[in-house]
Amino acid sequence: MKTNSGRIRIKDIAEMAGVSEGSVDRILHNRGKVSAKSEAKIRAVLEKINYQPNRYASVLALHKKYTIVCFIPQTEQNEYWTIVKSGIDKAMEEYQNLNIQLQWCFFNQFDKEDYTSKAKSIDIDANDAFLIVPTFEKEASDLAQRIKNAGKQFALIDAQLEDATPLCYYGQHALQSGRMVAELLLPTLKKQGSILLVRGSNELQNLIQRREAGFLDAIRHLAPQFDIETVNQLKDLSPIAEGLQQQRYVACVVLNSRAWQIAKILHDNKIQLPIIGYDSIESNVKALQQNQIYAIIGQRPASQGFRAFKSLAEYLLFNTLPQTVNYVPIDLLLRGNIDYYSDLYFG
Amino acid sequence: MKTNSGRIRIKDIAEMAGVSEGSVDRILHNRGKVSAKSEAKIRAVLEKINYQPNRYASVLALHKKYTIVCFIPQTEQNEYWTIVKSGIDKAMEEYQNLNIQLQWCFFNQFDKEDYTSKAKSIDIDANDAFLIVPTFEKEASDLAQRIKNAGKQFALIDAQLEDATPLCYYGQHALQSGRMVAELLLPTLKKQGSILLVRGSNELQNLIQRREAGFLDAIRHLAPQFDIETVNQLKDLSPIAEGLQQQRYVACVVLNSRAWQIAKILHDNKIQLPIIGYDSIESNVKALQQNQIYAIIGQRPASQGFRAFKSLAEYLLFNTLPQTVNYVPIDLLLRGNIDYYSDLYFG
DNA sequence: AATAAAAATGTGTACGAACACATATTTTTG
DNA sequence: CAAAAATATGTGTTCGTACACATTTTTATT
Repeated sequence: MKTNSGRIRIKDIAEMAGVSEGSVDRILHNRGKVSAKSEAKIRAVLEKINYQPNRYASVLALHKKYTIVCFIPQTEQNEYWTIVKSGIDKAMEEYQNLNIQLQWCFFNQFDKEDYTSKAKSIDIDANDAFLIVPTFEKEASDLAQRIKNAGKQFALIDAQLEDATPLCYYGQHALQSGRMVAELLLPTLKKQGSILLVRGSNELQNLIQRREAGFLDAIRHLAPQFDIETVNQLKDLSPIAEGLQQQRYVACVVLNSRAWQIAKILHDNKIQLPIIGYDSIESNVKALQQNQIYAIIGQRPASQGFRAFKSLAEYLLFNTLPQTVNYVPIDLLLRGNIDYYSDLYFG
Repeated sequence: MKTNSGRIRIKDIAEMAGVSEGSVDRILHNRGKVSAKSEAKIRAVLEKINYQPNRYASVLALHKKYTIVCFIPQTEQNEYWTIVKSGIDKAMEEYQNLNIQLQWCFFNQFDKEDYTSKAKSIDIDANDAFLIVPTFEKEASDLAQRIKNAGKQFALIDAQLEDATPLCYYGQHALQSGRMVAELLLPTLKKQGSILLVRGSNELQNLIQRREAGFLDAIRHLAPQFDIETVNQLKDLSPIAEGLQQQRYVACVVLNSRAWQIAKILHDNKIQLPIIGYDSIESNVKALQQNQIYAIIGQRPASQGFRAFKSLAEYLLFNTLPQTVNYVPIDLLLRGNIDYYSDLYFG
């Protein structure tokens, strides 16, 4: 009877319940038009057998097409968001055969106006689900609200969003990653001095703020004797000339993904300073390999994109609900393990 | 014509080449019985269209059943191999619907005789592919040879095997991981002394040897001033009593997954010593959280099992060839990132 | 050249789920 | 209580691939 290695099919359920396949199908999909009596019989069977539909057959028979819009920062080659994008592309590959379509919408991550207008241009009704990077909080909330009002779902990556109710979120625990930076840095510091903290320009972003909060918190608790000197930008040495002259810096922490730039400036001026930065983008990796950066914190960008997209696709196709909050690991990259690191581990 | 969002089906290829679906199918599967003329026409079409079969339809129509034997160490709850096993189980889930079956074969990792006899008991002909942990080199080679002689494929995880030609290998670069331990340890050492190196009992294993070689190599180059004292076993303090009395130890490195045991012994005797060990098994994680271990090197055991199994399944179902050598990342786990670590990131 | 044998080619069915549509049963209504 | 309407139920087709089998064409043999 059961042809497929003992797996139970709709046909089998129908037989067990003494009804037709159609009725079982209607119950499974809540499509109504089943008498209370039949429903009871079917549900009784379902309760004891734990039916797992054959997803292959399911996908094949499903004619409906879904479009997922991915709203992420536009990106140059080898930058952070390129990696996120590659993760989404990779996930898309798995669904290329059927039913899922991908629609990109890119915004300028340094331009709030652009974010707003691009967000507005997204046609909620014409699409089915949304993968969103909430770079600008207020504007992202508006978008989230519009999606919810249309009764549709969205996934968040990179940063969370207050009061929003996404289908799922994938990102790093930014506060803890900041603490981690401190934990990693402290054992390497042999003498007293100041730690130079670079926020990067134009960073009002939540994520960066939380990293900073975590770092400051950890230093305050673990090694309050260190001073922290914060700069927002570091295109040349002028903002830190005085500190350099006094030789008071013992380390440098860069909270965005452009540690390689800081490393270059310092290196070009023959200043030795352990630097810790974020994100294993190519330039950072190179700087790490060349010993211009001491450590990188990784946050699995490809994995974030991959998993968020996949969650949306699975939701659309099979109504599967993912875990809501998903923190990615805080990866620690030093010279010794950078060559074998990859966050493209999708099996 | 092309119903499925523009994707090209066998039917379309047949039409383009002016032959029947059956002939296209025979070419795609190298099943012969196609004239040279037809073959040429079909291949011409295939060359320019990059045909990607619909895997869902493919799997659904495939009636052949395959069995994959997984030959791994037997394991207690929460030990290392339990995690590997969970990765394999996870991969199996994806194929549960169709065609792939999983057959376990467990061996005692501390008993070569057992490995030999269990390996012999595997019926090569009755199964289709094999996932193998080559704990004992010579014996594993024999098994690999038997499999190859039968014209079948196997995947290796954990350690590589000289002269064997597996379909794929997943594991850590053990030598480099040993170097990594040194790189991680050195900045934390404030004073001179000896480093205690624990091999663990009964470890003739290749993997452990390579870790040790990497570690020694790195120390020799980076900090030759440190002495290394090696012990094979450490059930109590007696083997290191003298060193302790002289307070010459500055750190402890444990090359197997039982760092938590060493940590416990030292902690129970109120000896403070930074310990670095391998593998994020529960006991080690706990010891790390309780500050009894300084760092853990992770090697993504679940990912190894998952990916190796999946590679075999994909090979059997679709003839897909995976990359042959796959090094997993060398994960660095400290107190600050252990809570967010997971190697079960399968999307 | 006729026939047998071999090779090539085309067709039909199955896989399991989804869903449209035809048929059967119950309920409502005059 | 019959006819109409509403609801319930069952059946058949579809998705794209795999593969068995029937049919046609080519090649070999006498």
